[in-house]
Amino acid sequence: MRSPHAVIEAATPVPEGAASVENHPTAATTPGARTRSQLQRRKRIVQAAAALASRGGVEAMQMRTVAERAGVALGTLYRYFPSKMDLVVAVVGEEIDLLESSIQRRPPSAPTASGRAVDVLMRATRGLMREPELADALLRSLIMTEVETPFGDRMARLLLRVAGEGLTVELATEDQLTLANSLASVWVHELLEMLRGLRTYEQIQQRLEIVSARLLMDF
Amino acid sequence: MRSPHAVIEAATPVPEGAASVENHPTAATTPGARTRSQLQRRKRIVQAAAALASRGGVEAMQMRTVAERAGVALGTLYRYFPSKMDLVVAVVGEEIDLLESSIQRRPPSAPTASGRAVDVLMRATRGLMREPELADALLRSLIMTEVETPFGDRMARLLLRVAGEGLTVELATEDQLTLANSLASVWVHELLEMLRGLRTYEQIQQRLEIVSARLLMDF
DNA sequence: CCGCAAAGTAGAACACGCTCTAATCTCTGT
DNA sequence: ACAGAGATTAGAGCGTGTTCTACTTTGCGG
Repeated sequence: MRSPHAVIEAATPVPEGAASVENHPTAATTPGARTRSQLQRRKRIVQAAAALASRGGVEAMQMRTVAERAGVALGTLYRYFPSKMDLVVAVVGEEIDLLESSIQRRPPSAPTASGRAVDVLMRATRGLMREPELADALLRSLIMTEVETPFGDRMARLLLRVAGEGLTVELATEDQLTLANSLASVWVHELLEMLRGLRTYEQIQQRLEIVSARLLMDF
Repeated sequence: MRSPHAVIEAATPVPEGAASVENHPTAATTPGARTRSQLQRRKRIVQAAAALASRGGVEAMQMRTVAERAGVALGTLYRYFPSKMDLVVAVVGEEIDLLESSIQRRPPSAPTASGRAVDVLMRATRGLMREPELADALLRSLIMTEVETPFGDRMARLLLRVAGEGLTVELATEDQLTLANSLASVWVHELLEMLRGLRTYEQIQQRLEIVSARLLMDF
């Protein structure tokens, strides 16, 4: 039932490990752990990609350019990231890691669950908007992608975590997950609107407060 | 032209805005109405595009093919729609027209505002899913596009209209608009998940009910 | 009817994601 | 130490969105 083109698949000479974005020579979680040099190569690629994307957006992040800049051949780039989208997803992954560790360092302190959630979202917003080109590129690409992306889910879990302080996500009900997920998708939508120049920070915050207050009412 | 799908059809020659800088024959908010033959040409193009997209998705809707099928030169096609995205937006516009008139013919009858909203959204969902390829294509494209698209807004207004029955949209508060808008964006998100094979109708309905109940609580 | 600007046409050409090939380099196991 | 497997490379090549060029047709004011 899925769309005709399975992004990952055509080129997977690797005896694949579990799913996830990374079943290629990619990093961790893969049983067939790869060599150090491969990990470094991968990192160099992602960095080059991020650097290019951060000024000029996806357009500037051309596969040939990324390859050149990372000092690998085009073929190798495609070996690590079978499509541009996979590369984008990887870049986004790093961004989220960043956000998560920032949250951990300095957790939101608002008194209500809703308030804490908005806090986190606004922090993420500001983080992303530091590189609007990149943010735009990444968001759009993510939404577009057929690649399985844990994005929404990761965000929802993060929200749940800060909403019910200390609440381990495992204890969350199905409904709670749904609500957190929805809040995340509203946020993404607002981000996109912002990137289109249709929202200011204040507006986003205001709108998120309205929505969050209702969605996370009884957390 | 055999058109196996009446995807678009009764379409009123309503102007829909694909805001663009230039003054293409694109009937954007058509004040400077064009000649009949131009309108027809435009319509033929959109129809050809819709027909192609409805089986095979955007991929099948190649500009060369659309042009050929509409019986115009590629240059002409680009004259009417400066980018593929603009064409997609036009096709989506027709779809929404269709939905709106369907709502008018048979308005939702649930007792609560939230129920009526879910009703409308599920009806739209089923409508879209009749042509999953097309839906997928259109949704993704819409989210991607830089082209100003009245999509979310139109949907929000539609929701407001059915939520507060008879409530003229003009009377809606800012907050209400925000909430309706958010509901629409959650819906879009769910649609995308469905297209990825991660949701069934039942799940979507269920989730929308949960979210809608909160967002439209006091309508 | 004329002239001319706008609209349309056919098709070449370009850009960029992606694929493929053939050769070389780098591990790893014995 | 060496053979074989796999990784890497340079670069050509393809498909499709988009642009460009050179030409023809259309419609309209005088």
